[in-house]
Amino acid sequence: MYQKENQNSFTQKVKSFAQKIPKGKVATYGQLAKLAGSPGGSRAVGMIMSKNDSPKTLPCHRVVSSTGKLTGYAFGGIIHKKEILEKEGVVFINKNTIDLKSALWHP
DNA sequence: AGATTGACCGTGT
DNA sequence: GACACGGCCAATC
Repeated sequence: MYQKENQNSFTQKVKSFAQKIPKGKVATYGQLAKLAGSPGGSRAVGMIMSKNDSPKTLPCHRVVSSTGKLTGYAFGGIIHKKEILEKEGVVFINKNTIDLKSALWHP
């Protein structure tokens, strides 16, 4: 029995989870890394986002740092990212910081 | 194959 | 609360 897991690749898993993030919610890099199987692979997650294929297949705009601070966005920059999140219904406590207290995704 | 990078995280001061 | 340092992981040069 070839029990080859479908998404064995760390990258594949991260992408899948990123798509599972509901609208109006956000997840942290560390959170995705942990779900993907690497609790400390937060940096690797960030690299995947930077090399992402398309914003439609990978809602990387719903991924923020553990402090809720918005970090890079390969499709228009932080400015655009903030616009999208705000449109999704995410609450911002600062210019580039979101309220994880209410916007953090609960897997 | 080895070294460096990168959209990070946690802890200490 | 802000700044500095080290550690971890995967992709890329």
